Amino acid sequence: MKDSSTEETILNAAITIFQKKGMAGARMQEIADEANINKAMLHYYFRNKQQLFEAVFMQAFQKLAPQLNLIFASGIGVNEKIRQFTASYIDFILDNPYLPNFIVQELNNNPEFVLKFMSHKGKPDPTPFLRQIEQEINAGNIKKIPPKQLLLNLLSLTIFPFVGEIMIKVLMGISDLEFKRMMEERKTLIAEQFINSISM
Amino acid sequence: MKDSSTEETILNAAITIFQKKGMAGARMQEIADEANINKAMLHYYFRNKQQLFEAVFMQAFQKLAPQLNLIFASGIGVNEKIRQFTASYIDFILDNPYLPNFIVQELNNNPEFVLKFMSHKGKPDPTPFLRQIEQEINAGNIKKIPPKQLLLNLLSLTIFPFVGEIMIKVLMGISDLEFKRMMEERKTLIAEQFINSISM
DNA sequence: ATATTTACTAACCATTTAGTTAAACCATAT
DNA sequence: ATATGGTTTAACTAAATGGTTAGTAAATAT
Repeated sequence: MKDSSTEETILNAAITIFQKKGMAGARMQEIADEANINKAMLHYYFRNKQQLFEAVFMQAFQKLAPQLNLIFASGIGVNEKIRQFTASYIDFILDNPYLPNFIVQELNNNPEFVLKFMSHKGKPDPTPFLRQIEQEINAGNIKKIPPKQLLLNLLSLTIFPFVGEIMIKVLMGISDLEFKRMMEERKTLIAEQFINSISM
Repeated sequence: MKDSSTEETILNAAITIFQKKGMAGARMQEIADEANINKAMLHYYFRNKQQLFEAVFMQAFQKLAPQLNLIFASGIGVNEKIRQFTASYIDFILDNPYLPNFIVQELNNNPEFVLKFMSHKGKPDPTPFLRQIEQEINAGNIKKIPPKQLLLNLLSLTIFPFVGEIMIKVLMGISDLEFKRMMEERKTLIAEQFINSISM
């Protein structure tokens, strides 16, 4: 409680509450309670709710961006890249289970803010990856699929299970533990199947 | 204003606002304004915000459920089923673009309510489909993949693009129109690729 | 005709909530 | 010890918001 700075304590509490309730659903008092501090401290360190939220969102986004660049950056072969990306992304989300949901949710509720925010901060650029796919297609190494569709498939297979976690658990009638087991299984399963589906 | 019943007018307004803002972000006054009625009418027809929300959520869910049963119900071959499901699901969402987001979001913010709700109303049951997959695997018609993973892949490829629409558009730098074109393209593309990836 | 129910409105109430203020606390420098 | 300045608290305010109420007009039943 005193080992970390108050500002950090607040930020962590805000992350917890914002991720669970979203910007609109989160209460400043609840964040203060979570941080075991007085509500006025929130305003002392982060002028208002919006700024506190932006700090949380920025941190979340900046944590996620490098993860995406892992697949966008070039230099390594497509197959190996897919293997690395899926495994490391799933690992990353298992450690930060709130991130995809939080970002998708606020992206939908607050597109204007997020877009402005995105143009300030650098957003990951998929063009190198798309170009790489195109080259592999032309070289006859992988099947002829629109590169953007291929990327979308890859993102879908990796990200959706976490965004829809609750829906999936309810629908399939599986426990928390079973879900985690499936995600572990996916770390290798997705890549192999995906590679297999695009190989000639 | 009088062509449709007031209750229906309210419900439609509530759908519009709740889908855009979510339960927490929606204001009763805003819903009343959208419906061009007095705020008290909302309470007259639907006792309180929670009940109005539940009516909206139930309607949304009951619209989506039959769509899922399209793939869960048995009787037709796996490949044809996949083709039918992906195409009709994408068509369905293009007509109801708010649905997946709304459901996923509220599922995350309100799990207790949704779970209670789900057990009351019948949720789609995937077991027939899972069993069908198992049989096809045993018969040597499709590759050996855990059936639940296969189902999860299928749902991911169809649903995620809509849940993450804004993120995808921003990330890939594509317009509304281009996004819609890609979704049209996906109606056949997903199925063929998916079938190809599981065929022996 | 009269009573009763239904649909509706304007004004109001109670509570919640973001944000403010003024005073206290506490470490460090003088 | 005392002043200084950053940090923290309790108490407060103003606005927003969900919900209520008293009353009205029109439709429906008696």
